[in-house]
Amino acid sequence: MTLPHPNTDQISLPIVLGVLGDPTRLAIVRYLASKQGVPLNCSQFLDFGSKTNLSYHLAKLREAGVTRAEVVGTNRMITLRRADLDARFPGLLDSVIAAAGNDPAVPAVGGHDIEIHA
Amino acid sequence: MTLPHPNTDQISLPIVLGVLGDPTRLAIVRYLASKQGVPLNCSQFLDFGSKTNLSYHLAKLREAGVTRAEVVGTNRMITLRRADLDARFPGLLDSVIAAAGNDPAVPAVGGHDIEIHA
DNA sequence: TCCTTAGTTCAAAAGTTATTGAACAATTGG
DNA sequence: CCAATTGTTCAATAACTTTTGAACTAAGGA
Repeated sequence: MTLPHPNTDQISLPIVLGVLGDPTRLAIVRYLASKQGVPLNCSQFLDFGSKTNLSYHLAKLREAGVTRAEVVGTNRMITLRRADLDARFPGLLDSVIAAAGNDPAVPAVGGHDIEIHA
Repeated sequence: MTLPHPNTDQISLPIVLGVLGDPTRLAIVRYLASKQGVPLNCSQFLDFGSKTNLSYHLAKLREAGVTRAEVVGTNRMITLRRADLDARFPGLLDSVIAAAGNDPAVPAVGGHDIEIHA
């Protein structure tokens, strides 16, 4: 079971920007970035919305090429596609993440320590 | 007659990203950037849409704080708020503009030389 | 004053996005 | 096998966005 992801060269700027133009998704990206590449499962984003709603937003991020989701047991382990985004749009992700830290419109949440159920 | 613009500190990241997440508006920003700060009036964007439609998109850009519109006679002279955006979100605009140049999803158009009717 | 040019506003239509709860599938552990 | 956990899918709804043409305002020039 693998989920569909765009190739690096299929990642589109307007789509990425549109997807990041939502406070919930920006908060998810900010949170992923704060975890330095450690994969997170969906439940760790529950502060940002309901389970159904997160499923929707995480799918948008994945389909845009912003995140990668790997299936591990019943979990989807989610990471930022940092290297791919940097290759495609150099500097963009870094400046967005830095900007998100400066903007009260982007929700921030402290880290949870949740056990993964693999 | 002056038009409403947000102050620099009122510019919101999700709103800016959302507004830039549209191919027409991204093309407008790209075109403004290519003109190196020279103010353009609305008619110079007619390749990107109809007059009414441009009025809509240019208002979105202005309200988000991405552009500034100054009334000169019957014209609205439009510039990118480069310095303000750089102060608020360092590096963001530059990486977006650079990325737009690399992405076929963002329409590009060669320059017109239109007389301004002031 | 009258005409032209520049751009806005309005209302309608069409399309898209976000959010919800209920039902579902898949995996793991007992 | 059974129950719990993780996450998706579906349908409904509400809200927002984009696009259009017609009507409009405001300024400038003849």
